[in-house]
Amino acid sequence: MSVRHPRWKKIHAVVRRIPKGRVATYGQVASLAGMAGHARQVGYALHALDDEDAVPWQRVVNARGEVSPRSDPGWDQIQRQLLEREGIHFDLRGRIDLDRFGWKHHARS
DNA sequence: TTTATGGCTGTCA
DNA sequence: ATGACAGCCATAA
Repeated sequence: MSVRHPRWKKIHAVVRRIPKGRVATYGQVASLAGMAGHARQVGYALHALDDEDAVPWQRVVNARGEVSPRSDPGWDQIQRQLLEREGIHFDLRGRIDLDRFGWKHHARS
């Protein structure tokens, strides 16, 4: 309760409603947050979120379906472990099948 | 106020 | 399929 109307808070809310066992892309989160096209800010927002926000930032991946190489090396592995622990499967290249684990409003087959 | 950064995305070779 | 370049814009100093 310090800032006034940060867009990040909206982003945190969107990320927070990502279902477990599902991943969303930065672009998708941005779109749901009302900032379609500002995917970059989404990643930055997740980088600056508070630990008490309980935001499953790990469920947010880039458009390629893989974790992004953030500033602090090592967290990319942690993110991968967290996702695997939620039931998300990575391929041999460390990529996720967005067609299956991607958070979509419209299930298929 | 301006400047610099950045967990991205889309297009081109 | 991957690798490289430019663009967009919010937040922090």
